Amino acid sequence: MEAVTLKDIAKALNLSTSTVSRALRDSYEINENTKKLVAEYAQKVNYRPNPIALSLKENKSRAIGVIVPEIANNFFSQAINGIEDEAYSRGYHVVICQSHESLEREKENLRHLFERRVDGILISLSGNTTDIVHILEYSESNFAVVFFDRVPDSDRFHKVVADNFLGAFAATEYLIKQGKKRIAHITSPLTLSITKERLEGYKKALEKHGIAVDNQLIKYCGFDPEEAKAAVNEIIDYQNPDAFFTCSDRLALHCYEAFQNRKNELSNETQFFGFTNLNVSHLFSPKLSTVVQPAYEMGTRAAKILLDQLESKRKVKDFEKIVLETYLKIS
Amino acid sequence: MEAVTLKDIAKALNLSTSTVSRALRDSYEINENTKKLVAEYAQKVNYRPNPIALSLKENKSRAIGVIVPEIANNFFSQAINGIEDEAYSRGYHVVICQSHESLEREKENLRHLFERRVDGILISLSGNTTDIVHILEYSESNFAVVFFDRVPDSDRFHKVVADNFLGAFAATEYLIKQGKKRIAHITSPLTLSITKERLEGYKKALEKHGIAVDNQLIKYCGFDPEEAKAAVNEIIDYQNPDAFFTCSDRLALHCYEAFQNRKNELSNETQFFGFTNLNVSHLFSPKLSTVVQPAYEMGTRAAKILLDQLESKRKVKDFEKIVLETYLKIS
DNA sequence: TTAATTTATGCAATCGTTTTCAGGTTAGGG
DNA sequence: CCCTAACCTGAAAACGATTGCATAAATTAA
Repeated sequence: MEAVTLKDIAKALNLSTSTVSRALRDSYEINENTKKLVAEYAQKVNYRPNPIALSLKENKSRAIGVIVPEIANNFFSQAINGIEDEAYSRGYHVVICQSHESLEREKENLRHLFERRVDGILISLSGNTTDIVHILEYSESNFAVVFFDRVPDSDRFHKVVADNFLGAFAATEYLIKQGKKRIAHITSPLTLSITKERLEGYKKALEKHGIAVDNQLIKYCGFDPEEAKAAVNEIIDYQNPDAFFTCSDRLALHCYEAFQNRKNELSNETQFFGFTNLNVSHLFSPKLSTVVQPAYEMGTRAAKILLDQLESKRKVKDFEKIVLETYLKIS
Repeated sequence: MEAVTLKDIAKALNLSTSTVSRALRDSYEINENTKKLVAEYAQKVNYRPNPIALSLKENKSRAIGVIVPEIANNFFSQAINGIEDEAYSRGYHVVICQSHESLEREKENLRHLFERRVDGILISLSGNTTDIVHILEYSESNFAVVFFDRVPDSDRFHKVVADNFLGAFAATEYLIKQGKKRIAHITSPLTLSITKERLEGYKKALEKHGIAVDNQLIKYCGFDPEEAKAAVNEIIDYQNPDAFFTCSDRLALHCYEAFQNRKNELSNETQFFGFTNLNVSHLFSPKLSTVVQPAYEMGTRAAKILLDQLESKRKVKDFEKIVLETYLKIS
């Protein structure tokens, strides 16, 4: 099972490496008999071109990088499944990095991937990333970047996102139609694109149904579990809401800890809605309905755009923004 | 931000590439002044050696492969975190593949990683893998393999596992001490190492406390959700147990679907135990206690063994089996 | 003075592949 | 019999880095 090289084949067949190389790539310059001979022998010894040598020659690695805040999160792991399926089917490697919601880690990941010469990256920004100068810096080389889910304002990049506005709007409207009037909204820091869009959906639904937006019912939480618990406690103390709408996998979980602590103060009628891809939300108590994002598809679409760009020769000038629909999963 | 090569530096400084190379590696042959000059210039232009060129030269990629059944599973994603931390800190890349519990996919992943010239792999076997000839084949090259969690019988490999026997024993004993007498055990196919060990722990605990093992209360389920549901239904029909002990993240979830369907036939006293790293088990209804494996540590330990082996020159002859302790998380 | 040694540097091969350029053979047309 | 075209094939350079060997200059020893 030692690796066979072109040179080995050439020696065995008494040809030059160039002839063997051409024969295998089915060049018109090579005699049919020679081609057949080479092809058969290569097959027999199970020849595989050395991808590292190819990378060196072509100055491409046929690997792409992915930077996400966390793997241990259903949304991101599903998105990664999509990315991998698309990439592998096109002969690319995928290198996954986690920023753990830290800008510093995000920068390190970026540097690491760049030095490793990945051909491009897919990234969903960390919760502490407020600008993207560290990314612009790299994208000036011929290093393709596609954003998904958590995207920057800049219109100099391709982006793939869920329809956060409509998802939040639909969830809020559902709660209103269930007769809820005091709907709390617990969400991520406003630096994230998804936060703003979901907040907008929440507000618009309230407005549409003539319910005043109460800023006391809206809380922005960072990534410390205690923040989420404090937010829940403050809201319950302020005015016991009849519904909670939490805006990420993570927040839903942290808030649930708090709900359990103050269980007896919550009415049985209180409803819970999340913006998550948790595949176990229907097993929770109290029940958790969710806005589900097409995570897998988001992954395949983002990967497809990146790979298409890598494989096209000309520089892209107009950048796409793809918006995918969400759906409600009522528990 | 274009990549600088040794040649660029050599040209700029009017030296040969060999001198530059040696200067950067602080060779004793090079004049101190020259070294300083080169080091400063390299720093200035932010020179980074091309890892692909190095790989080609050294016939190593400084990348390792990981094959797991699923990423979207808390146990595996935590293990991957451990693997990545260890690998990145030592300058290695990690390429993650999923077998999706299919032997075919596992073989494909293996071939893919091998062709991509990863230096070694970490693998947790798919649920449909009954022998490891496909792995032996590769390990004959100088291609290091370390197993974790789901390991084969062979003693020709390094392995890192949880103490499945003791974990299952402790969980079963806990249930018995809670007064449970009819404890159902729903588990994976017997082909998996973890299945046998956990089953053994379950049986030994029953024996110790003088409870007869009832084979009707033991079910082996493949990876189709319907199998798990059928198993639950059969057990309830046969004899309503006072406790269920399910043996994986996946099975716990599938079984819960069935529990919810037959909720009113189950007593409030029925207890549920899983062998899982679900980080949300305490939010479930009915409550789910779990045997938790040190997934992160399993990842770091396995990666450490693999990398140590890769970096040591001599062939390893005696293979380690590391067994890590589990703990109970009671909900 | 000459030979030997040290010091500092460069040349060239190597890893595996592709590709440009050039060379050689054969056949056919004049 | 010569010229050209068509058809095959091989040598060599290139990608970026490392390293054994050669070489030049400078220093020391005899």
